[in-house]
Formats: sequence, structure tokens, C-alpha cells
Amino acid sequence: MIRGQRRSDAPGMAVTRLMALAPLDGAALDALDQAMEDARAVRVRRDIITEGREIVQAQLLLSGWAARVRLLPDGRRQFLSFLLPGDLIGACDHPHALAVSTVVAMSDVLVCPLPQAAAGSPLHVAYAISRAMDEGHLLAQITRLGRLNAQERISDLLLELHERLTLNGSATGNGFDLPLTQETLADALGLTSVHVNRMLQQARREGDLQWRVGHVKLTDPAGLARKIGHLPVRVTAQ
Amino acid sequence: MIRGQRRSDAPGMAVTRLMALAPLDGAALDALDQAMEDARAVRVRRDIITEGREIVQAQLLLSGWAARVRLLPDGRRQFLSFLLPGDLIGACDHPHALAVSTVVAMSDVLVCPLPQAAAGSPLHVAYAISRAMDEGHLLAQITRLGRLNAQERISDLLLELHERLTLNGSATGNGFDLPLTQETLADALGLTSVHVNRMLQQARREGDLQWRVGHVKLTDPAGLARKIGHLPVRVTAQ
DNA sequence: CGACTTATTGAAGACCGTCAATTACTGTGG
DNA sequence: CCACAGTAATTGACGGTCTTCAATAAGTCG
Repeated sequence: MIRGQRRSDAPGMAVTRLMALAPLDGAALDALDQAMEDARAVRVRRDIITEGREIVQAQLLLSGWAARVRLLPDGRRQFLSFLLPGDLIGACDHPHALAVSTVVAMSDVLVCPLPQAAAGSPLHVAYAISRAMDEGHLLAQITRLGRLNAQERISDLLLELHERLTLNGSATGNGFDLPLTQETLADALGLTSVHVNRMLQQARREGDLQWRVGHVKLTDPAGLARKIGHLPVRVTAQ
Repeated sequence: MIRGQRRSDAPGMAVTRLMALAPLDGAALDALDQAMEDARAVRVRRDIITEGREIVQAQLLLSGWAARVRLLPDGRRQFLSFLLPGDLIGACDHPHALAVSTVVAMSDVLVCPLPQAAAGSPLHVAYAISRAMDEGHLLAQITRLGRLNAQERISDLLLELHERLTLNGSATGNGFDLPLTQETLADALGLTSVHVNRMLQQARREGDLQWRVGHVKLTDPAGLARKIGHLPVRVTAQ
């Protein structure tokens, strides 16, 4: 049991997400409950896993935001993807796996060991689907960076985050908490914070979104998605 | 057995790569031999799998180049990654999996069904490592597009391709065949073909590489890698 | 309150895109 | 063997998006 932090209902979002991916049976829920007993708190800005180090234990993000990130020798930084409650961390199934990217906490987070799942079990299916969605998010990120302009990149990322947070029950209608600075957004979108700031102002002026520090509200997600040709990630038929 | 095309030694590169990832036993090699009996030829520019369609059978690329690609509604195109002999196509392990990207043949290619691998078998390990490397390549692509300039993007991608082709035995020292047009390169690097052309000329002038249609020779791969801070993808300890 | 981070604004310029034309190629058929 | 079409590579002029470099305002926390 973690100290100084009650096992609140927040981690429920992680289970909500996994349930949305594949219907979990009692055994799976028990395994998750069990794993949560060994939850571990990681402070904002601390590494959860480190690039190039051996992965000793796959983990499940229970609450808070994390991000996969790469640092270049000269100090440039690139966020590869964001991880939300219910996302897997370091889940690969070969021996002596090295982390291919650092995972850093973007807020104070709670993680727990990822319960083992027998081949074919509901939990196993949920993991596979989760990994496939992760891959989908990476592909979306590549397309964003390669072929969208600044305005489109911002909208596209916010739409993705909104969809994902809706899936795990963290969004409130069209609004959601976004614990990211404009500089962080810039390092995710391949832009400078100055330009992100200008484009965000433009988006606000045009009525596409409302922005308070730590909170975003999209005026019309569906309309915005149509406007920029955004498609949600889908990895299974029904 | 495929018709009109002898089962040449070319597919051997695919086995070479898988062997390099994990030492395969006789059973694995037999399974691969068996699968190659059902090899299928796909013409350049044809889809091997199509985004959004259900994946009926994972495949192994035996010879030729393929690429994962996304097309935007307005005609913009983004290549997500390139696939070389020995790479897996559509290998995901959840039911009713949908392809998250189209895979298109960049040259005439040979593919075969991916042999089943029992959990824990050498083949299974090779697949897992291959998938992890694929992910590494996607992360590298994100970093390229997000934080490298045009010159660095070109060098970084060529270095990656050189490393991968060396792994499966397709490179000849510092040179390798590159069946890509400058426009294709542009759509992979988030640039225009005009700018790729100019940057390639600059790289040639500065002595970094030689470029003939369909063939590249890097003057000093290790030096170039140091110069732009390129790191090869590594996913296992030793 | 004071130190720190984050957001905002302005001016200047670099990098890369767009448009359009020209020059190689490559393969095909007469 | 050459004419031809189609694709790919190359070049030039110009413009826009985004960056860089400051500086200032606003917010946060002990």
C-alpha cells in the first residue's frame, strides 16, 4: 500500500479504459486490484523508465499524465506521445528488453506493476489492443509532424487527447484538464513555444477553443475534426 | 510455389535478418521454408495491406522494399516507415485487428504468410524483437520530423536505412540500393521534393555522400552519425 | 514579498514551400 | 536507331511559416 496517498478512486480511470478495450472478467479485475496494492507514486518531472535501461517490470499508469520523450545531445527535446491513465508502460515481451524511450511523469502520477495475463485471457486481449492503439498514436504523431501545419497540429493533438480522455472517463463533455505548458506542447508538436502561443491565441479568437492554464474546452470537437480531417484511432472491428 | 519467378536466394535476406535478431533453431527455419512456398509477388505501387481493413494474415517481407503510408483527404502523403526484407507486416495479436496503416510496395516485392510461432520459441522471440525495433523506428521518425532540420533528416534516415540493410546483408560496405525517388523521400521526411533535391546536392558538395539514381554511398557513416548525433536503434541487452 | 516558472508581445530573419520552367532520364514503339 | 512520352531531377525567383532573440507581463509557491 502506498503511503501518504489514499488509494482513491482516481485509478478507476485506468480500469475504465481497459474495460473499454476488452470486457474484463472477474479474474482480470482481481488481478488489477491486486496489482494496485503495489502502486507507486512518481513525482512530476521524474523518470518512470529510462531509455536504454533494461525494463525490469511492465507497468500500468493509474493516474496522472506521463510522456515518452527523447532528448538530443544538443538539448533539443521531442515528446513522442502522451500516456494517460490506463496506458501501459514498457510492455514488451522479449527477454532483456531495453526501453526504447524514456517515460517521464508530466504530473504526479501513480503506477503499478502490470499484472501477468495468460495467453488468450481478456486481460491479454486488452493489452494487445492497448499496444495497437499506442502504435496508432505514434503513427498519428508522425503524420502530424510531417504533413500538418502548426494550427492543424495543435487541433489534431487536442482532439486525440480529448478522445482518449473521454474513453477513460476523464473528460467533462468537451472540456478536459491538460497538465501541459505551452513549451511542452511545442516540444510535442515540433514547434517553438512562441509559435504555439500565437497559434493558440488565433484558435481562441476564431472560437475553436477556450484555454485556461491547465484546462481546455473544445467548442465543437466533431466540427473541428471535420475541418482538419482528423480521424480517431481505431484498431478493432467493433 | 510462385509462378514466373524462381524462388531465388533474394529472400535469404529475410532469414538473415531474423537470425540476427534471435538465433533460430531448425524448426523455425523449416517453418520459414514452408511459408516461403506460399510466397506472393506484389507489384510496385500496389497495396500489401490497406488501412482500416481487417488483417487476415500477418506477413513477412521476403524481398524488395515496402512502406507504411498515410494519405490525407486533401492529397498530402506521409510515409511512416520503410519496410525491408525480414520485416513483419501486419503482425498484431488481437482478434479482428484492423490495419492502422496502409502498406504499399515501393518496388516489386515478395511476401509470404508469417509462420505461427509458439510462445517462447526462438521465432516468437525474433518476432517480438522485430516489433520492438519497428517501434524504435517510429520513434526515430518522430524525432526526425519534430526536431531535425532538412539536412539532418536526410542524413539520419539514410543512416538508419544503411544500418538496417547491413543487418540483413543487403548493403555493400557503405553503399546500398535505394529504390526511392526524391519525391518519396520528401514525403517520408515532411519536406518537398524541391528542398530534398537542394539538400542532397549540398550533401554531395560537402562530400557526405554519393548519389546515383537508385543507389547511395555514404562517405563515412560513423562520422556522419557523430556529426548529427544519430544513434542506432537498440532493443535488447547484447 | 521575492524567486521562479509560464505566458505574451515585437521585430527581424532563416528555412523551407510554392510555382513554373527546363533538363535529364527510362522505357516503348515505329 | 531514333522519336516519343512519361517520369524524375534540377534550377530560379519569390513568399510564407515558423524561429530566434529579446523584453515584459502574469501567474505560482514557499
